[in-house]
Formats: sequence, structure tokens, C-alpha cells
Amino acid sequence: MAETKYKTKQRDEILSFFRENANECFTARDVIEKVRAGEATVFRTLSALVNEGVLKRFTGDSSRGAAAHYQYVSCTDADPHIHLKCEDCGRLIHMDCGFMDDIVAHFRADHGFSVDCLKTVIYGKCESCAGGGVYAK
Amino acid sequence: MAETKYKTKQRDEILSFFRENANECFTARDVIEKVRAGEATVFRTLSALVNEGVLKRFTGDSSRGAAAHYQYVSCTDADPHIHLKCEDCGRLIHMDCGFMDDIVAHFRADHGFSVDCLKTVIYGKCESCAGGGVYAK
DNA sequence: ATAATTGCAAACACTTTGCACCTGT
DNA sequence: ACAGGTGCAAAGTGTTTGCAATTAT
Repeated sequence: MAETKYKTKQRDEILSFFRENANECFTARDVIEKVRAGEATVFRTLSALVNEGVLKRFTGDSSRGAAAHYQYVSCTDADPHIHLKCEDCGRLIHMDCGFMDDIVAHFRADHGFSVDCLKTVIYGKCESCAGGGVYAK
Repeated sequence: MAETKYKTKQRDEILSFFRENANECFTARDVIEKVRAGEATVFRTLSALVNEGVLKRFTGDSSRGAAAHYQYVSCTDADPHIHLKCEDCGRLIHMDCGFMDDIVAHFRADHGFSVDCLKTVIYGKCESCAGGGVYAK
């Protein structure tokens, strides 16, 4: 879209919100509820920020309620990380540990495949949801 | 959803369509247009087939017109493995190698996370698309 | 017979857009 | 003053759901 020229308080609020929660992701709806800005403005600002590289957008989960999630990008392509998504509680875990580099390296070396960390989401069950029963549905 | 009990001709047509085009993916709309089955039936059957592990569902692309894509998947629960999906050519690579067990083990040990191999898809670029820059579309 | 599946249409969730009004510079 | 931003509500997609009619077993 258009370049950002003015500094408005809506934009500031949205930006602050993401900066203050830099390691969580939110849907547009989350933002609409927490920030004093209209629906359209939030969507428009979110898109703008993604274009500017300030936020990262990744598409919602597989089946239900597929809403895009946005996250502040303190980590760019320089320090990417994969996300783990719990199918039960919906929790999104950020995999910051070094093992990820091994994974990426393996895919490249043995499969000739360059992983797109920003788009990839690994599904499964998080500790608390898997914990109880073996095949906890 | 409910378990599949009856063998209907709509389901058969959808299944055949995917089997006959096993290495391509289609949106629900594609299927609706090519098969004699109603909209709702197509969506319902698609979901069922995904749950059964017969089809794989890929979330539409990041920003605009995000429609899910579905693709036939020949393998089942017996021998789980992760799939790599090329964002350029759409190729689906089956990761059969042993390193996958290491990955799964790591997620469990260090992140308390049980990976769901059937639902997980790793996005990126395959050898030919990432490599020489040959735009094999 | 009877339970599952179909199809239509209406309902939904998420996102975009048209347009008049407000705001930052 | 004026380009750019905002908000409302309406329009779009893509997908799901309620329910009566249909079909497989």
C-alpha cells in the first residue's frame, strides 16, 4: 500500500502494543480489542507494518478459525525461528534454541530443501495438553 | 467429525479426482467445479479426508486470497513422516530419513512438545526451485 | 428401516473497500 | 490547505452449519 507519512496515535498504539509484547503473536481481532482503533484501520496498519518489515504475518492454523497472526519482528531473517503450535490449547511456542539450525542444515544438506521458517508451523501437543493422557484428543 | 460409514458417489468422485492428480494440489473451489458434488459436500468431504490422512491441507498463501489447497497423500499413519512443501513448484517431498526421529525427539525432550507428523508441513524451496534459479513452475 | 450423507441457503469469520470526515504537517 | 489517515458500514472471500430430502446399508 501507500508509504507511511503521518504519525498518528492509532498507529502509535498498535506499534507500542506489538513492541511491548514482542514475543507473542496476535490476530487482528486481538489488536482491535486491545487498542483504540477501528477495524479497518487495524487491518490497514497491520498490512502496512508487514510491508515495512516491522511485523511478520503468518497464516492461521489448518482447519478452524484461520486468522492470520502478527508478531513484532525483533528477529528478522537474520535470526529466524520456527513456531510450534498446540492443536489443543492453541498455544504458540517460539523455538529459539540452536537445534533449529541443525534441522535447517539437515534439510538443506540431505534434502536440498531450504526451510522457510516464517511460514512453517509445526503442529502437535504442548507439554500441558499432551501431559495428561497418551492420546489426549 | 463423524466417521465415514457410507460409500457415496460424491465421495468416490472426489477421491478419484485427487488420486488421478496425486501430485497437484487444488482448492475446494477447483474440486467443486470439476466434480459433481455440492459446495458443502465438497468442504465436508475434504475435511474428512484430511482427518483420515488421505489428503493434506496446505494453508493458502500469506496475504491475499488465501484459499486452502488440498493434495492427495499416499502414505498413512503406519509410517509417519514429515512433509516438505515447495512454495514455488508445489512439490511435496516425503521425509523418510531417520533424522526425523531426532527432530521429534528433540521437540519432546527440550520443548515438551509432541509433533503431529500428519498435520505438520514444512514450507520452503526445493532443490530445483531454490538452486540454480531455474524457475521450474 | 434407519442412520449417514447430500444440497441448498443462510450464517460465519476474516479481511478489504468506498466514501465522507478528521488530523498531522 | 491538503495529502494522508480514520471509521463506519457495506461488500467480498472462503468455509461452516441447520435442516429437510435423499441414499447406502
